[in-house]
Amino acid sequence: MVTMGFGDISIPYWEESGHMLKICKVTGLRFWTRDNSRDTCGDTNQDPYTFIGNPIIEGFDSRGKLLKDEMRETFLSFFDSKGHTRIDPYPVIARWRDDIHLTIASIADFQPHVTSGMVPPPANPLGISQPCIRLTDVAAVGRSGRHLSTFEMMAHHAFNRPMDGNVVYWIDQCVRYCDELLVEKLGIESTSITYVENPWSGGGNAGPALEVIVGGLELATLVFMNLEEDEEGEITIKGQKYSEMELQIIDTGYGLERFCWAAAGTPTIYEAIYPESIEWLKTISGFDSFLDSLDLRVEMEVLLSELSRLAGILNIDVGTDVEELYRNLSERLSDNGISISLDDLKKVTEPLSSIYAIPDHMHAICNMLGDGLVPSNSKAGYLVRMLARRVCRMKESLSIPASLSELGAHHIHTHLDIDGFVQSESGILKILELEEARYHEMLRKGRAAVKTALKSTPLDSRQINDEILFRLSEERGLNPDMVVSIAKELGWPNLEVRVGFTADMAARNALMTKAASKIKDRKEVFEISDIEATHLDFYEDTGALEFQAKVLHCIPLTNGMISGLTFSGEVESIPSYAVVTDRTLFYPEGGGQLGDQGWLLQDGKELEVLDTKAQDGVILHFTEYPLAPGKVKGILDRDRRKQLMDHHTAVHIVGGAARNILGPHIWQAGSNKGARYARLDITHYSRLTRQEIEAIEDLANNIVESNPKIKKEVLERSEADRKYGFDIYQGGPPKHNRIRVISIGDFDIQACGGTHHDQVSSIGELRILKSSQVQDGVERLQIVAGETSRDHSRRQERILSEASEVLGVHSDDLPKAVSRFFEEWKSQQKRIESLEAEIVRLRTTGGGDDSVMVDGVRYVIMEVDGEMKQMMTMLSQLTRDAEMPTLAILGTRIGGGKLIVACTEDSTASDRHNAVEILNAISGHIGGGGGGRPTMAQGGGTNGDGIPNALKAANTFLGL
RNA sequence: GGGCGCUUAGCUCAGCUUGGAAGAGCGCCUGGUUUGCAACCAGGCGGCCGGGGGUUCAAAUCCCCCAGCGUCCA
Repeated sequence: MVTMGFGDISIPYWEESGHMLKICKVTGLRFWTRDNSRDTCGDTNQDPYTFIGNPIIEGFDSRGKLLKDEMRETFLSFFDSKGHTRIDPYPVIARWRDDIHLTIASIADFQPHVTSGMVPPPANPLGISQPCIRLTDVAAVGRSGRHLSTFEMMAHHAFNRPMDGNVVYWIDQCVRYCDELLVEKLGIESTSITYVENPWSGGGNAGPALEVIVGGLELATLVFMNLEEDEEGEITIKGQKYSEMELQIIDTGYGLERFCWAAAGTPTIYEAIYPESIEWLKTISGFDSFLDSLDLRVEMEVLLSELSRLAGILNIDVGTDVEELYRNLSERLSDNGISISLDDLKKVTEPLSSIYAIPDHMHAICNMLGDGLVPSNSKAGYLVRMLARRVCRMKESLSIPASLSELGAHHIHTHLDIDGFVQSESGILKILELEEARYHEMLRKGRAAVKTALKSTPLDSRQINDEILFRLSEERGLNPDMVVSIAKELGWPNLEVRVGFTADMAARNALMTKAASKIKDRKEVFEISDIEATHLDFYEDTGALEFQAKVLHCIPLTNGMISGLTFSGEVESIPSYAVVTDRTLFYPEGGGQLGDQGWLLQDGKELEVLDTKAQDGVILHFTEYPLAPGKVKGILDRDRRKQLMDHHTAVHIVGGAARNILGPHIWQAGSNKGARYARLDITHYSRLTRQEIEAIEDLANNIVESNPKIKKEVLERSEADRKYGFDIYQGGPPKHNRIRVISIGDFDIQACGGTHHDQVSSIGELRILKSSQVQDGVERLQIVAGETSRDHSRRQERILSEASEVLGVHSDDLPKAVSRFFEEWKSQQKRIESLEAEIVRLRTTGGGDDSVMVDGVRYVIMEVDGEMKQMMTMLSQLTRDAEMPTLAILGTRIGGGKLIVACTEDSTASDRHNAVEILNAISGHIGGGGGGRPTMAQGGGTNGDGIPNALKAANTFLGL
């Protein structure tokens, strides 16, 4: 264990306030306390909760939302009074980051742009209460009594630059604030507080930290972030090298819900913050009458309090074996004088843990959906779906007679301020309805899958093969418990989930994730660290088409470079050189807009620019031939540029129109703007109807007609955030401190680096050609605008008129005519088949040349005129009649020659002959082979004209 | 972002491991039997086996590509 920093940091407050340094006898950690007799740090398995039934924070009588509101206000106003600026919370969906989906801590609001020093903080110092969602311990929610998937992290942050002499406050002052809040403001007994030194690291940063523990509960963590990951750093923590940061950050986290719990003293944290929901769920699930029916001789309140104390200090991790936990709990309960059978304990805690977990999950779900998130099968959308499905399962096991959306409505009315949400209440409830329907659909399909998967499992089995369980879980979304309960209904009454299986599955997932993470690691294609950034002229005048510049470099492309670059389908041929100039009008591929094309002129030579890309501010013009250093003239492909701008501006307009028509959850999930067409991916919870697409198209065209001004401004990151919020980052997390914002009237405002018209009307018109689904919850709109829009209409008309000419009908009648022709074609196929069968019947039943009777077996050897499929039909006619034992040998010259030999099954014909032997004896004549079963063999070859000889050979072979 | 699975009759799904005649249940049609039910019996109609390529004498089945849908992990 590496100790960090604290030994040599002077904190005068410890001495002033009478704290003493001790070493915890359980964990070995250093901690500070005012209690002379204390020998544990407060957060060990020897420190049970002391506040249950005996609140350690006084003066808070309320519960639930009101308690949270009061506690939050107490905290924030305390830090107001200490000179901190109060900041509004950020969304729970961390769209400004590309490394995490959810806001997991208050400091996440400021990573990476503020913590890296690139962007100044919105205020300094600041106070905030940030709603957070963490799903790593979701399995423990409801069981441990203290775990939550969603919570508010109250925090005071300060950002110091000691090298510039700019220090707001550091460790000593931070501890003073914290201690004053706890002791003076909240009335916590000063001797019950311990400050444990426990260095923190995560997300590329590290620093000394203090855990603030009261009554066995960690209420807050004070992190003093002063290190960052650095290969050449001198400080090593857990094998990772760190060096001192320029920016040193006070990163604190006070768990709002834990403060509420400590003030309420309820058996579990859930009863402190969601009491109304818990009561309601107990009522509608019939939990209380169920308890009475158990006839336990234990006071429920006592049992719960004791359970919470014990479960709180038992370690519950993902994949923990639940059986093992129960045995442990039961033993420890009896040690504490509570006797309850393992079976009864389970019967009580299983439903109860669900009753506790549901409000927590609903809180997270409503917050996520409220932020405009759309459920999906990947990324953040998957996380909300997973939570929704957990609630559905728990709801089912409790037999709660309420829909997911009713639970949502109850939760919103009881625990949330809908005004703070982007999404409307009806929008959230609609999504919840759809999610529950999807869940039931999955279950329905799952039943069939379980039945098939268990086909070879004996009905009296006690266990299911591990591989079957893994696969059902991964492919069908059925966890082992669900599989077992479905299997029991289907007739496998003795099945159980193998003890330890859940842990094995978690381990297997971890292994797969580890293997997958090794693969990624992309490198930059060009080594250009010593090349100066190109001066960008294209923003100044988007209409400019020609420029003078100097060629600085001409880099020959290696095969490695070319495979590292991906060129769009609009690049005509593979380039051989990358030309770098001092300035350019060529817009590089970026933000979904494809690169410009055009020409570079030098000494009378004209070079085509095939594509333009950028790396680290250096613009690379891709050409087939080299250029010499020196003067060069650049000319843009005017039509292409105009088309790219038409498409890019159109994408913004369609995005705004879609949001207007479909709702606030519409978010850009990706886009692509080329010269031929543009694509816009939007988040939406169901497939788009033709009507919806047309409504969006109409609105978008109305916007084009109304011709609003397009405003282009460049703002500091913090100013852009303040002025327009996070909705402007439709194209992804911002990467620079200076943000270019494009506003199309009030219809659409977003951060964008692309080239746009000054006037919307320059587009002319736009069309949404079609929508397709990219992944669940994401719809892709294909858009054409300006010239391509007209091109597209013309092309459609040409296809239509050509097709209707072929059929000789008017284009309006085309669908009807096509379907009539298709129907007729099908029925004629049928007719041909039955006629051919009829021909065979006529040729063989009359006792003519084609069939011979020998000893009660009919022999039919003939060449027919038809495909393999038709021969099969004839064969059925001949050999399917058990009354007429037949050996049939049919041949056709079509397709290089085919032969079929078959005899009536279970008849004298099949007793006497082996089809495979006969086939092998004659297939040589058509130059091929074949095989099959003794009663049916088929083969073919390349010499169709050998059929007569083959059939003759068959006659000879059979001695006919 | 990384996996995995599915797509077969109007509907729900078998068949694919190991290539050789396209299957079941429900529904529909015809006839019978009953007429008191979501009744019973016999027969029948209904398939570009998601699309495209490949291997093979032969592909629903094996291989590759694409599409749609689903699901797990991050």
